[in-house]
Amino acid sequence: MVTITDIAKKAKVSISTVSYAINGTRPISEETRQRIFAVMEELGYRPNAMARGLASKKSRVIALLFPGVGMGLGMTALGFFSFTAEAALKVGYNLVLWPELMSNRSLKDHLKNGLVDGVIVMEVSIQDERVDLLRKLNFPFSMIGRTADPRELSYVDIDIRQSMYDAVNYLVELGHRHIAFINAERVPSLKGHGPTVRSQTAFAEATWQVPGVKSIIRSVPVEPNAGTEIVSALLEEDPDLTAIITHNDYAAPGITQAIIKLGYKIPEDFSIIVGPTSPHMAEIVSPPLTSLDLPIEELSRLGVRQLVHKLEGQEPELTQVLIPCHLTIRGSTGPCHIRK
Amino acid sequence: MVTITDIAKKAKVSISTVSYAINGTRPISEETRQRIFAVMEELGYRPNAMARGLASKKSRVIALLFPGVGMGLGMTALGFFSFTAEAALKVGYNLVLWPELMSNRSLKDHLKNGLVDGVIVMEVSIQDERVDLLRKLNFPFSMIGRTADPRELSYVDIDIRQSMYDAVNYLVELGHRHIAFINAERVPSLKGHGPTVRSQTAFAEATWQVPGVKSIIRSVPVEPNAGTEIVSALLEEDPDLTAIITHNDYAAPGITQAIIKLGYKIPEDFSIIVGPTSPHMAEIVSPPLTSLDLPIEELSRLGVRQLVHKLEGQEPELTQVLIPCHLTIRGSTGPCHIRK
DNA sequence: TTGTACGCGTTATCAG
DNA sequence: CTGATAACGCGTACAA
Repeated sequence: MVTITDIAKKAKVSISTVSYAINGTRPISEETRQRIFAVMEELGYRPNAMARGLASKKSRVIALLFPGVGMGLGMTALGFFSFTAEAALKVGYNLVLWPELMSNRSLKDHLKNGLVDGVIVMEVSIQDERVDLLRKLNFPFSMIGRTADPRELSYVDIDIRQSMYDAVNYLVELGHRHIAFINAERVPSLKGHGPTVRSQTAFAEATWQVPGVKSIIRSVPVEPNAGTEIVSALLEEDPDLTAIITHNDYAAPGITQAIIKLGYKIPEDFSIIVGPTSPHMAEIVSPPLTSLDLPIEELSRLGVRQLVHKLEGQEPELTQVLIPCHLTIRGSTGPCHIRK
Repeated sequence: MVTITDIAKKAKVSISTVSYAINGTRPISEETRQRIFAVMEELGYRPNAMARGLASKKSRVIALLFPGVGMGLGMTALGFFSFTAEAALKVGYNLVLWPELMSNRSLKDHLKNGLVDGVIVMEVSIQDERVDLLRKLNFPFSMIGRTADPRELSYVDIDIRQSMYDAVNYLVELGHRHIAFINAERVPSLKGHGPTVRSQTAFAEATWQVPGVKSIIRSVPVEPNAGTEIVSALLEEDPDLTAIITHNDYAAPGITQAIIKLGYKIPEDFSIIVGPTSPHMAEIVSPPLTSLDLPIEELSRLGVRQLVHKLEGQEPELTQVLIPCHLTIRGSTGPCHIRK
């Protein structure tokens, strides 16, 4: 292994000069700078991350905290992982993955061992233990999502309220007056999951605003088959139903199929919107579903940016960002035709 | 921050004794051991990862190397990320994500800075630059997948040959004799992608083995719509086609839909198998698709195990594991009925 | 069974 | 503009 000492010797300068040259922490004469970098290049020198971390008390590693898989995360999570890692690397940080299998105790241990400088919390719940712990420890973190009352916390999240309003409004403009919302029935560990709770509230508010709109709200498990039965049930309750918004990606194809099997045509007799979600699912279904698209890349990038700012920024700043989802019109929505 | 020195003082022993107690590297009297651990518990002490890494030259961090998103990785990648991270944590390692955005130069830098002890390579290509680099640097790594000639390399991979044989054989037993294979048309950066190349070869071999079987092989882009046109094209070429195996997850739903739209019934007139893939996609389609399921969790676990063994094991061992995919029968396959 | 002391490769302070 | 050198927190010979 080639160390900073090797560079110093070969460049005929002191260790500290090399260090300062690398970090640009203090002025170096152009001449010696050149010489130093030439030697570094020649010997293929790379500053040792551990030594740096120990001396500077900064590891330049951040962690992504997310619920274990198999609880209906789906494609969205994939995007978050990948984009967050890329965004982090671009600003000089490595991203480690911390699935929630970690007990609270284990999380605490990992937080205190100094491997990571800060964490990004994904899939934040209305009441979130992880957030409570991070605050208690005064550990740097940012959230993709937000808790119930994030007054003094920074976060980036989707503007679910605006998004739901957009979706409902779009349907209303198409003439729909009987609209159902099918939510995801979360496993216990995701109880209080922000988007799940807020999307429902937002839907309710959005429909209340419009006079003459009748709305129904239901939840079904995050499973492919979950959609099939709910449709008949909904139609029994309100035979005049003409539109469905579902926040349950996995159930969406089943819902679509169920509607078709009952003899309805999409979008002539029935309109469907899925979201917020990643477009993957929506594009695959037939017909392709109109969807509220999660701005995954942007959320990831901002989440990283916020955390890094907290780690490096001079003055702490409170940034609370809400990004609306884009409503992508596909083949599953159309003007409302009253059925006889 | 509470350091090992604090523990030593409060427990009235030397630093080294504490260190040895923690690592179990040498016998400690039960009495002092108890005392030390009590103090550690009391002060909430956690050994500093950076200091440990520097002193021991082992970071207990491993990296997962994968192609950037948006190149048709899909749900499978999500599983790999999550399961690999979990498996790593269980054996005391942190997993960092290294998307391929890293240039070869950048990868080299990251390898040499000592942050990670070893890497797991995902989505291995027949000729893989990353593998070449790792070998050249003599850097510890394991592969999920394998190169063309991995003679002296350890790996875990799916037994695609067996899997394809299973799928073809199953169709043949159902009476099918005209079978098409629709592969994924990879983006340049995934040229030579192991599973893509091997699945096709395996399909060809499997069909050649059976007398009287006519096979067609095609590739379409990894897109939802890619499936729609290929079906008519295939039927034009061979009107007696009754079965399709596709290794293109994203195209599978479209293929299914196209067949149905042409007036065929599934599985009465047509059988479809998708895979190797994660079951998610297969379950969502209507009808649910019979699929070859990737043993994602097992591959992840074994990948981690192999790497960790290489990092900690006494004698190096060459383990080459091939795991067959499970053929899950769903509603998209059935006995062949000759169409008139 | 325990203690001493050196080294790991950097950063950063204090002097020039 | 540049050099010494003391930390950083822990692992591990070497001694006792």
